Amino acid sequence: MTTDTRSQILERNFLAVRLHGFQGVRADKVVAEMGITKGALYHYFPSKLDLGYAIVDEIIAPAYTSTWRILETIRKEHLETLLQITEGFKKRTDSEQIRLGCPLNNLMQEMSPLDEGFRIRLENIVKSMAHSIETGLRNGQETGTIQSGTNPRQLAFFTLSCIEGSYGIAKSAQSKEVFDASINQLMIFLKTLKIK
Amino acid sequence: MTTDTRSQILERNFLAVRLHGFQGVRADKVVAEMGITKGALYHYFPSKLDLGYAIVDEIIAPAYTSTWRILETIRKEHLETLLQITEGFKKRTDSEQIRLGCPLNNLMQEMSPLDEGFRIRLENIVKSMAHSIETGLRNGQETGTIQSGTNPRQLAFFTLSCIEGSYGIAKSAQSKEVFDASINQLMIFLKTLKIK
DNA sequence: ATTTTTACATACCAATTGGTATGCGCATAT
DNA sequence: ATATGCGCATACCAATTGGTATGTAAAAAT
Repeated sequence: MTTDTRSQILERNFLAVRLHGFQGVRADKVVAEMGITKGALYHYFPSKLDLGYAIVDEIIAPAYTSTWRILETIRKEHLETLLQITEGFKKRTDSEQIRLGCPLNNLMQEMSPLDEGFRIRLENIVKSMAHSIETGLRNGQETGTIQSGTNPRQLAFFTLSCIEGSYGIAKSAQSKEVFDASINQLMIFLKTLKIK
Repeated sequence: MTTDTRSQILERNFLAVRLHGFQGVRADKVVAEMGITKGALYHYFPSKLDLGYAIVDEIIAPAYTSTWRILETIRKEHLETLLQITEGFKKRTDSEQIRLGCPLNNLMQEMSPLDEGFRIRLENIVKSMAHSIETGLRNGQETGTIQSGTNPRQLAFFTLSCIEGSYGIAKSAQSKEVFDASINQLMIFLKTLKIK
């Protein structure tokens, strides 16, 4: 089926980007391992850059924004939900993922200064996540369950910085323990924001 | 002078790595802009990889480890010093550096999974910084000025995660404001560790 | 039934890559 | 004074890069 080949190309190259970075990916070799050739690759994607954009738009962005979006819709337990999402990172991150790092973080570091198309896309993902967290925190403040003295926007960026930074530090150390330690400390901090 | 050429090659390529990532650097083009040729480059460095290692060993590592080392030697005001160092990141980071990101973070994300020589070197830098922070925090606890309920090692990795993560998030957003917000929040948190 | 389009395969290519082999003037050692 | 080594320049190279031009069998449209 047509969709199948295209989405397989996307998936395989997404994996390759995690392994080698975008610049390090040899897209024709990746598809060769699927048993197809460059012809198919350039049939679906005009260029390597467009392939990269598609990976961000169709794989990375949906996965990341959906993780946090629930914070915008709930009417109570905003902080508890934020903590659950944060804890979720520990559960769903195994040592292999620590080794490869966070796909979003990887691409931001590598591609943001190199290509504006990448940068805008990645920035929008971060903005979307930050907006969800900020909204959740603000709603929590308004329902009187989160301390009002803190700045929701600042806290949102701080939370994301901690999580992405934890991936980064743990990646160099190749240590899930380091990752968990850092996430735990973040959770300890977030709990101090709770009222009652 | 001989030392001059070599260290100029290092400096220029360090800049190029910040701009393009290690894989994106064309070392011969970089030295061409200095007015010299590949001959000089490969006279001083056996390969591009060795050039990369030298950049880490001779430029990045000393700069980073020296920033935190003072925490291991002081006898009082450990938390205040930690806060000063943290605040120092805001002062010495301008918007251009935000755009390019933290050199250590950049290289960790790009090269850690690709090359073990890079990974070990970068890991050792992080270890060294974490050790300095951990020692400072522990000594602060022992002198009774930092809360004893917290885990110094965990806090050390957390602090580094926040700082590196702040660079990463701010880099994608190309926003010094985002960087400052995240660092400010870290400082607010660190201040809660103070006794009296 | 014929045309058109889709979904790839094959073959080719210019440019670039990291790297080498060699040359050569100058300083230093002997 | 001559030999040796240092500090580079020049010229060359195989391999790889992202990409294109062309072909073609099967499906879809007319």
